[in-house]
Amino acid sequence: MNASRTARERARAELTREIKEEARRQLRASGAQGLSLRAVARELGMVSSALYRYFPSRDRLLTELIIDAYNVLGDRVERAGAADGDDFRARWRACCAAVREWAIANPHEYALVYGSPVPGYEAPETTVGPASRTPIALLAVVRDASRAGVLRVPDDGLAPELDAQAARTAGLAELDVPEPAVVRGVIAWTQLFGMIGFELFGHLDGSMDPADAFFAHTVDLMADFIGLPAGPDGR
Amino acid sequence: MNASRTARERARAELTREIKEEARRQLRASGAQGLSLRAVARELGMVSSALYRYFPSRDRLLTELIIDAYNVLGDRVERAGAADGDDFRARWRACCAAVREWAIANPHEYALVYGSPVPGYEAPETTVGPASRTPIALLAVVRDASRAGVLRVPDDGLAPELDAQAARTAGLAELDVPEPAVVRGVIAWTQLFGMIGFELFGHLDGSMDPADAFFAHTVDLMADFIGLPAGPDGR
DNA sequence: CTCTTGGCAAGAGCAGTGCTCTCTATGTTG
DNA sequence: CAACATAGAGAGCACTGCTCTTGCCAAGAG
Repeated sequence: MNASRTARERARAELTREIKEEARRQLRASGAQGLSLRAVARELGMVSSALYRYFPSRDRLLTELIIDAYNVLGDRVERAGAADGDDFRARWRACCAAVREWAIANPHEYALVYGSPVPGYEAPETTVGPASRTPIALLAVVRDASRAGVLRVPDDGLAPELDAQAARTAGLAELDVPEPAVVRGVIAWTQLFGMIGFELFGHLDGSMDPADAFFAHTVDLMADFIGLPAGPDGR
Repeated sequence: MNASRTARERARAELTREIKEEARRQLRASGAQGLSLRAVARELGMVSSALYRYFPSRDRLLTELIIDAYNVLGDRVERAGAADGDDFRARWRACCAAVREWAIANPHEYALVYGSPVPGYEAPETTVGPASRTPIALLAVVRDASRAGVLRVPDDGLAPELDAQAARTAGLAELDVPEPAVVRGVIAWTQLFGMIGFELFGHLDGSMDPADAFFAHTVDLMADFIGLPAGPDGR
């Protein structure tokens, strides 16, 4: 990448970045619903129609923010999962905690990517890569435990269709892991996001709220569920 | 209830009902975002300002729809859980299937109640009753299995804080069930909705999609997880 | 060093939104 | 019947996403 493009191109790149920054600010402040192109333009001292030189529609701007959110979360979870090389339970805990911490710190961005899809908005192909980074990072813990020979593989019988889907999923994540373990990993993945979504959207109010203890306990039970061994401290 | 109120009152009740019906129709067609007071009014042959005689704001209309959705789902799950008196696993399966079927049949209503909350919208107290019917119906299966003495109670150690929360939750649902079983029930609840939400919002595309086999398998594993006995057919 | 091209911002405008206010017609009640 | 409460209509406000036209100005071509 040569940074010495023409003045026009540099200005364009700069402004594109600034628009996204301001949009993210508004998103964080008031959610996807509250993201207004006119308000973004106003804040940047330009007129709304000028924004359309940079983003063809509000949905495309949102798509950019969605991709960024997926990537930020993916980054965090990947980094969390990379530490503690052979303590697989600690890695699992760290990944789950990374997801929750990001979600709590950025509830509107969480809602944007994992909440209800925006009206008539169809996620383009470009989001699936960034979106799969997090589940892949979670399943990587299972894979590494399996490779290390310490994964307690469940003997669940799978229907042929489900077995095929598990094999396909394993292929995506380059998992050399028995299908039943893959399925349990996916279940734990849905559990994790179900729990975090419920916490964030208030469905746990009155029962498991605040959810810290519940979360920690559940993460460990899910580690058992997918067959991860206890950590070196025996827990 | 005397049905012979004044003509005005009957007309008012009638119109209130029609407004909600039309609103629900638009909600189903195009989601909460696409619900427009003006469009509802137009469809009913009245002017938008007239709607404000019946609902003080769009949010209040949405609240009504939310409560209705919770109640419809609660109804279905309660009825599903009432059948098959002593086959607790079958009851569990029926409850879970009821949730999923309703969700798939009414994705926009599902998104309205379990997806991202609408911007700045704060769920009023009146929603919590209807909202808790579904989790209570799910936990009732656990309770009945426990009362019948067939619940395999887990020996999970709970942190004091979590134990207290579990006891409080049990109180809400009038559950005479050991705290660890309550916690596992709540976990299964979050798993169920996490899985259904992921299926509905497309996060399972490319892995466990179509999700029928995955769903059935997961529901059974979760039944194991909460300690329900196998059904009379041994599975 | 001109001249043409093309990217760019601005402004006006369209069709729509939630919501408020005023005014008039009509049903209800003392 | 008269007094009152209520329902609907209409105009209007401040906003939205988006389109189209106009004019400016930098960049490359001859």
